[in-house]
Amino acid sequence: MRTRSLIRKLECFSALSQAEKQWLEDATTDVREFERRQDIINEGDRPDHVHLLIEGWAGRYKVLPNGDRPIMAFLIPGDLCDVQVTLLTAMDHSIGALTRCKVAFIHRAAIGEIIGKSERLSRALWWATLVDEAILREWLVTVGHRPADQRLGHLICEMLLRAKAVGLSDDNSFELPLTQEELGDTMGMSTVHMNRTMMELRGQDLITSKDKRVTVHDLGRLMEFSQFNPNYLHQQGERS
Amino acid sequence: MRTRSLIRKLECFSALSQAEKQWLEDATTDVREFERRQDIINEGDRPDHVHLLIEGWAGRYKVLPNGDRPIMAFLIPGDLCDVQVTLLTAMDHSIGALTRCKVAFIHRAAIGEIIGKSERLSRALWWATLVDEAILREWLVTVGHRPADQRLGHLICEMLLRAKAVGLSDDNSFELPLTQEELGDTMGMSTVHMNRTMMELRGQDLITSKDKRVTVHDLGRLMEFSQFNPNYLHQQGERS
DNA sequence: CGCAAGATTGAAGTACGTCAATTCCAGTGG
DNA sequence: CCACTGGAATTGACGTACTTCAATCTTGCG
Repeated sequence: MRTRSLIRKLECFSALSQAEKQWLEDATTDVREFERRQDIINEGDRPDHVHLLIEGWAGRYKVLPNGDRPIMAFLIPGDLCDVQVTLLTAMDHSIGALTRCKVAFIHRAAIGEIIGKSERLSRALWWATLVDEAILREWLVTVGHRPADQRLGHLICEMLLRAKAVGLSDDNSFELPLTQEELGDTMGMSTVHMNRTMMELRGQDLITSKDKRVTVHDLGRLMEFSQFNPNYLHQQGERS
Repeated sequence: MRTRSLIRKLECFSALSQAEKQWLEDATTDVREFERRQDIINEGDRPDHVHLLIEGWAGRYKVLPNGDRPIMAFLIPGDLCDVQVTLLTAMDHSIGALTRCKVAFIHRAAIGEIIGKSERLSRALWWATLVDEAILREWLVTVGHRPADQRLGHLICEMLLRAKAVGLSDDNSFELPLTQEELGDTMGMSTVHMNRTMMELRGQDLITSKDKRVTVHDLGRLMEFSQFNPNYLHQQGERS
């Protein structure tokens, strides 16, 4: 079931019919694997299909003249990578695999077909892109206005909830398969400082992390510590 | 002509027919004024119309527990404020007038009608939201990974191009009707440092600013200085 | 003229970055 | 089974780009 995560996520918004689920599944024919650090799409590309992440983590990133590689978004199973290219001239950033990934390719035409067939699916897919945008706004706030410890705590809260939404969290723990360098590139801080911040959260007994798995001891406390308000994830279903 | 700016912007993407322009114009019946600092929409609201900015500047913002008011986006004439609420349960942020503003209200149903009538308009409107998202990504990069002087320079480059796209720029100058405090809230820096940074750009002879009007002496040089690459604004028309 | 908002300046503190080791650890080959 | 390796995590010392606080100056405006 290649679209299990996607469907699970979309159903946070609105229940889907059996037929609608099947249409999604049928659209994902071609599946490919990517190695860690391999690019899924590059800045400047104009792919004629959309990528659906099935397994693993990927990230949107740009490369700056000084060599920095800021990461602007994390993509986890169930996330569509590039609906935007359907309309934009070319990718303005790259998407790279942060772990070994399994990715389904959906042809542009197939997306168009689905949208034509189901108003509800169309709305659900658009909802997902709006949530991505809301996440981006929250990251902008975080990077610009919160101290390092809250930045990391906030990110952990968000990824725990997002992982939970697609069935990838084990109660209060989830896999965060990233290096501290990648986390630093994401939150706009140096690797060294990310390390010290991580150790501080552990020292405050807010989290445990071992073998790329993070356990949140008390989500309420971490949320409070990080000033995390989950409203921007819009996980409470469709507007009635 | 209430939709002049919007149409001008959309036509960066794709030419519109006379009928399509008229549909847009007809959809904007109700027009209201907002004072500087007045809120246009608040976090938690569920408006049943979309706001189109006709005159003035507005900003998306959140309020943090410590009183900070990070600004996450600037809205200028031609920008739609909240297409997202069409689908999301409630606003996850507020939109406030940064200057006295003129705002047209478009009922949700009218947007739906237009989208139904014209595939091209529907694509153009979606394109505009994708560009907004691309801007958000670039801001995230800027705030997280560029030093203060480049941050400000980058913002000025962007706003010059955006103003130009809707006919609000006079060659190499445009109106930037914001206080240094607001600019600081936007770029994640203190008012004092924003002031010093502004003076540095002036000292380097990159810009002049007087009476809220910024003049860019040599756009190429400022772009280079700020590592500004305009590709993310996607102003080169539709994918062929 | 007088006021208040905004811009500017100075001095002092700090959260962060940089550089350079060192330690840890999973994987690999012998 | 163990030594070897390279990537990642951790640590220490030091530098700096920024913040904060508190004036002061400027300017539009009633």
